[in-house]
Amino acid sequence: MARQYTLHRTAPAGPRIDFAAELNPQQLAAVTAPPGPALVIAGAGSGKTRTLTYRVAYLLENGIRPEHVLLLTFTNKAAREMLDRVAAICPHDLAGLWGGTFHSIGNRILRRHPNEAGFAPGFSIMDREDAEDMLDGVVATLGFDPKEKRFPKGQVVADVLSYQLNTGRSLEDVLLEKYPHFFEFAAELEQARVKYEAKKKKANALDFDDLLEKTVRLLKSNAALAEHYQRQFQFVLVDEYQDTNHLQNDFIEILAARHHNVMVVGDDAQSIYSWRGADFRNILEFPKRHPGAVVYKIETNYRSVPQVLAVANAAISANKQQFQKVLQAAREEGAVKPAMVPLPDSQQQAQFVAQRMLELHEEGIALDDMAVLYRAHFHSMELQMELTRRGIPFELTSGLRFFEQAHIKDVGAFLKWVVNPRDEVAFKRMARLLPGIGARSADALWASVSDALSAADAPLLKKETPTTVIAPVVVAEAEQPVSPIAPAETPTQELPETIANPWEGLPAIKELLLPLKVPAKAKAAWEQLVFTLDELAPGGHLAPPQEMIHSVLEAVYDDYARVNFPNYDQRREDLNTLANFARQYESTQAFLDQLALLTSLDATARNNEETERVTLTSVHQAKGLEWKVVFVIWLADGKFPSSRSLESSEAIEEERRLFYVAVTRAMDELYLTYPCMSFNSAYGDPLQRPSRFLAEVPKTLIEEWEVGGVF
DNA sequence: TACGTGGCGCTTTTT
DNA sequence: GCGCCACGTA
Repeated sequence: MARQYTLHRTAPAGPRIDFAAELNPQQLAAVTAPPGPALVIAGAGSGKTRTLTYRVAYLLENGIRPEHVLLLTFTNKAAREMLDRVAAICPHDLAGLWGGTFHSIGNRILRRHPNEAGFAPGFSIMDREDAEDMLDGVVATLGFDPKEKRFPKGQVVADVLSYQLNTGRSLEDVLLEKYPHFFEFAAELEQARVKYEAKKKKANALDFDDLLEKTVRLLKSNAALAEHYQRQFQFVLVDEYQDTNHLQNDFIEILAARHHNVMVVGDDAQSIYSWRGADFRNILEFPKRHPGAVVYKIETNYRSVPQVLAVANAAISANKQQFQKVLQAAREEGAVKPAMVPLPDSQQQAQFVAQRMLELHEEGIALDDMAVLYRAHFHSMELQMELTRRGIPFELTSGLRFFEQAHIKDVGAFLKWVVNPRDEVAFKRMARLLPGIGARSADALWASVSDALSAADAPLLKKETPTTVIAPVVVAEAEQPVSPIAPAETPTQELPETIANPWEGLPAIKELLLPLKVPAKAKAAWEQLVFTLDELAPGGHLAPPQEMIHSVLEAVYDDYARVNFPNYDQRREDLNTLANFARQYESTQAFLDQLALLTSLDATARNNEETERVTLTSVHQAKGLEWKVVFVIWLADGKFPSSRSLESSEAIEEERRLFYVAVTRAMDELYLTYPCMSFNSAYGDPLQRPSRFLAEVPKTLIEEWEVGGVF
């Protein structure tokens, strides 16, 4: 008799998640919500991330394929964290799931359809600085006599245009509100916008806003593509919905237009990005825009002790515009009340924080569990010095980000140009590094290069550029629903990214660049540069990114850095880190995308050392994080709230939400400090008044400390 | 092109 | 009190 043998499925079903046991009833309701629009109002520390994570897991457990789920977040970190957590609780392969920031998802879509979006494959992404550079160039062509009129610089122009786009308002409106003194230039700014668009197109470059706007525009104008993505994304989930702006909301709405299975999660009380165009009316009016939307409220706070929560609730209650909700503490009473600590000046404020941290560390609290929060990066300066003096290790998250530093961007420019030879900003940046070549020579060189490229392009443009062919849409819906919550739907076909060789049809690098006239002084360096570039793309074939970085460093940039940077060692180390980071990318294109869209190297890539350290962070960047002990410093009127917010009540309300975010980061202990005098700014009154937000908290909820002693 | 000087304006938050 | 910018000079 034949031996019986059974083959098992390779992927075991795994333990099914017991949702009811893992979640509280409010969370469970949201996680197991039926299809349809849903608004989840999740208070601070109530398990918002947990809810979203389990929601994704729930969808997968119910047979939704990962590629039919779109998860939108504001930061890469949040996206990765959530996907990691989903992976940890359920056994599905998440590779196909679309999770990421609005910008990265926009980028992903545009990379698949560059031609349809009006760009060529291999387009560059410009960060804010690149955009400002380009706009400076645009402003220069507007023909203003700088002596006659003061026309806004690229920085301001970028700000106006971006704000306008993100809020969907008129240029006049935006000018009146933000820059009334530039109102007279409305016509010229409009002209600048048109020229900027043309220039970006010519450079085959997109700025941050384009990643959203061009995607929305593509989907609005191309019904077949829109339908493809709308079919694909059966479930759209949005994190931090209170911070979406008009454009991002359009982005969500158009992708969710078919299934209306859009679950947005947020907390209106934590909306802190209006200066970037965020409009928390998006969240307030979600139910109106989506008839039949179900609202889920999650109000149990697991993070903070009741004493901290009481301060938070009291602080936010002064705001008029909000969904009424009161956070309920799940935790037991803590040991201490939040402290309010006035100090004579900012030096002593720093000393107090440092000393208190050491004491707490003695008591057994890890440095990792402590953080100092402030309104603005420069508020951390004295503290940085004090911590350094005392040898307390710290990690700083505010300030200049890793990828925005000059040396990183310099090296990146080489790669960018080789990948996209039309990239004007990258080319000029690279050229200006050479001794003897400044802005003028760089302009002249670019003019020649640009002409040569256009000449080569001309025949190319006539050729029909290939556009992505998508399968004809199947109109008939599938007969059987996949699961109780899955809508009947035909599977969609994944569209590939459009990849092209940027040098196809163009003259070889040497041929293109060597004949150009450069100042005599720069001749040798120029030749060196050309040979290096040729090495990055030998025969027009792109080398892997980390090889490119090494070539650039060895041939050109290491020498440059030695001569030009007093802190050469530090910068060289950064560049090695960059090269190391590049190793995980095969394609330079993908690497450069990350370079543009990532704000910082995460702990994984950079801080390999396991050293314990305290965290110094702006309140904005602390959103979503928590620590056992939190110090909020510079709680003085004019600092926090910032003096710029004092004119309008709406701005004050946003500052108050910011204060609320700060307070709700604390799990066990909270210290609210302010200096009574400030000497480092001769600007304004050195006398500091305590923040109005402190006055709004009933005295009974906090303990006032009187700090004495010899400083 | 690179560097020095004097005047001015005024501080945020960032995908 | 400082950094940035515009301008003038080698």
